[in-house]
Amino acid sequence: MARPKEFDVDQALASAMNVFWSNGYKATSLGDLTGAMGISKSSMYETFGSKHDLFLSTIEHYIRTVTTQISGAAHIDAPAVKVIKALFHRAVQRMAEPNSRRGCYLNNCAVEVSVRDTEAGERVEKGLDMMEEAFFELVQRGQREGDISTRHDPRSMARFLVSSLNGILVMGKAHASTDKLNDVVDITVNALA
Amino acid sequence: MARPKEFDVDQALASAMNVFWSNGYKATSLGDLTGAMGISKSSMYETFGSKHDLFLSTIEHYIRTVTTQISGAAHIDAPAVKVIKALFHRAVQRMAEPNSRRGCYLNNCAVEVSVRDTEAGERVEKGLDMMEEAFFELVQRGQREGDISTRHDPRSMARFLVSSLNGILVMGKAHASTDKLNDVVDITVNALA
DNA sequence: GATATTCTGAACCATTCCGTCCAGAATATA
DNA sequence: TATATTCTGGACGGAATGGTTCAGAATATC
Repeated sequence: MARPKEFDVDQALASAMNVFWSNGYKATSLGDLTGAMGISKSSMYETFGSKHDLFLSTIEHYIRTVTTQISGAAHIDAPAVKVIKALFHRAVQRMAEPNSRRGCYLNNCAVEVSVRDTEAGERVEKGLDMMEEAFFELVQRGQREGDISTRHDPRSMARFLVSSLNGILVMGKAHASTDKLNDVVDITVNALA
Repeated sequence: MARPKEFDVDQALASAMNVFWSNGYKATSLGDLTGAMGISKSSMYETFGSKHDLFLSTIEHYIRTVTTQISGAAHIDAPAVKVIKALFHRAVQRMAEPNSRRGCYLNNCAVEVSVRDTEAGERVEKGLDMMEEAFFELVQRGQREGDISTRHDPRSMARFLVSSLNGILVMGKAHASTDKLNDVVDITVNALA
């Protein structure tokens, strides 16, 4: 009878994602990965394939676990504009936490690899589309609730929010303070009215 | 009598910058650099120091040549809000050009290296501060001209513009079409009113 | 105890990498 | 022609890299 798999595949995947998220794809070594995942190189290759395959899996993992939180937030029972504001402030807040100034993983991947790595680019695009979908639902609800202007179509406004959130997180990586980022959040949300 | 330096240092620096801008810091090899710069490895090390030193010089070069264009734009004799709109649309337009979907070099550096590379981070921050300064002047002028609302202070609005522009360019790297990016530009500029 | 599978640490491999050094060529001036 | 500097291509070194393979240990079940 076979020895059952001993490590939690999903947990190892989450650990790998965290390392890629902090260091970037190219700057992450196999040693970084196995150290963070707590498994040997053989097991890693056996389970996940190549470094690049593992990388692609981490993007999918991020979409399954983090991006769906934004999708989930779209259904929070509160005024849509308040949900949007809370999402943005929360993202800024996380940038201020120790060892957490990583921004959005999809953001990072978009900048570092999307142009040259088509496979990664497809996954990143899918994730950003999910974010847009979540914001789209929130904007529509906000427009029904009368808090969000109907001057612009909700699809464009959703893209505006995805873009703005990404921009804010990039600013955060470039050392902008939380106060400054929150100022930008306020103007962004104000733009919806 | 000594042999005069034969290659244009500034042009070589510009070539190096373009390679780092397209590939990213880590994914750019010495071979990539010497090939693009058209000089030998010895000459490169003699003139620019290490690969990392060269990298830092390219960020400074970008600030001197590209970021100052935005500063220059602040003094264009046209309504400020139109200058801002033109800057944004021009940036989006460049994303659509072949082999040009590189986004903003400061953006890319902020995401890839700023958190871990303090020296690069300082330079990136300086460059983004210059962009903010340019937008600050434009917003102030726009407020005087009556086209930009005085509801928000111009410093925050300037940061909002830097952040928004960066977010739009990240979206562009993640395959968003020019039409979609221009929609976001329109909402962004509309937010100034 | 036997069987079957997983996991480990490390050897191994080929390649790539950054950076230094060097002999000789190239160039400009006196 | 002599001198001094720059430039080249490549050798070299040490390190790091991604990936493969393997003997043996560990584990679970029969």
